[in-house]
Amino acid sequence: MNPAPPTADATFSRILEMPTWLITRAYAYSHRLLAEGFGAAGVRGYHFRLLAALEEFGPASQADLGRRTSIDRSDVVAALNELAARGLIQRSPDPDDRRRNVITIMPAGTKQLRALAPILDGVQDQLLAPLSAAERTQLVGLLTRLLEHDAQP
Amino acid sequence: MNPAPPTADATFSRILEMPTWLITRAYAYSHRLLAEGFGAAGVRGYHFRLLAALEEFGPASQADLGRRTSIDRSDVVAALNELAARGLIQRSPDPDDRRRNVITIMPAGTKQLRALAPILDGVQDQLLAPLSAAERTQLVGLLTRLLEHDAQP
DNA sequence: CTGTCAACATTGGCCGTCCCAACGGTATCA
DNA sequence: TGATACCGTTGGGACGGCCAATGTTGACAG
Repeated sequence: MNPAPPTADATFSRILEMPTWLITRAYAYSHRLLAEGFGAAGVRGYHFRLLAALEEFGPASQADLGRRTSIDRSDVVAALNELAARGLIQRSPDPDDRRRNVITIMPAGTKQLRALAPILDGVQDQLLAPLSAAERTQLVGLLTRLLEHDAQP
Repeated sequence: MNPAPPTADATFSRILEMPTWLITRAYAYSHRLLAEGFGAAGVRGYHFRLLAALEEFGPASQADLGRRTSIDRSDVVAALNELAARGLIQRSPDPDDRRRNVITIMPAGTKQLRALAPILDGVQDQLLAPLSAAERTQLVGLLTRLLEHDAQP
């Protein structure tokens, strides 16, 4: 006859199994590891993303870079300023379209990237330590499919 | 005899398959969905985490809440202030240990939580939309194991 | 009993990621 | 030619995460 007792009558909050919770925690973990690795090099995520995109796809406009790296245009500006100040990239007006800048990675940028690569690999390894090779592939596959579904402007 | 050509000679940067990259993107996606759901209720992640922890484990000290929700003690203070101002929780000194406060969820807090639950479920569904039920379980399992390995203070 | 050490709540501050609105300049195309 | 879309840039804000320092209180060893 008594109403539900005040203690733990709800089974609804299985937060520990909520994917959004797990992803949030995994990101925090991953970000902590990355910050540690990047920090030593005086670099942060945006810098690496931009350099890596330049390395992978060649010179590009800032808008293109932003799309490829999922960085907002305005943040691309700031990050590129910092990279340019260190001589890691070069900004030059696009002769074919005077709205655009052409961003080119400089030798120092490539060098920075190569210095970062092993650090990054180490972070991946540490993050995925508990998983077998097959499971790592699984995880990558599942996350990739999640993101394909993300309809971003 | 020529050195490596300047164009795309590097296969090292498979950023698109880097788990840290995928997790970063997945978090951004998830965070966007959550912000949308929470925003309508004038709540953010910290609020929900704290309320859910209170609902699930009963009254607790602020330090305990922080540990359970992975929120820094100092941020717990601020978030609880906001929750208390809305009458969703109650703060009272612990008679058994005068260093501690005992935080109790109020009926309005439980109500808020119940209002949030379906929204949260919807977010999980949207996020996991591309995955089958089995794959969702897989993903949850893999991420859970990753996090067990995270040695946090 | 006393001194040391640990835990607690709180304040104040910082950084990194993400997102938005608005601006002037430029290209595109009807 | 005029409307529309894109570009780089500026400025601002929200949010999550983290750290250092302070004063109070508890626990525990000597």
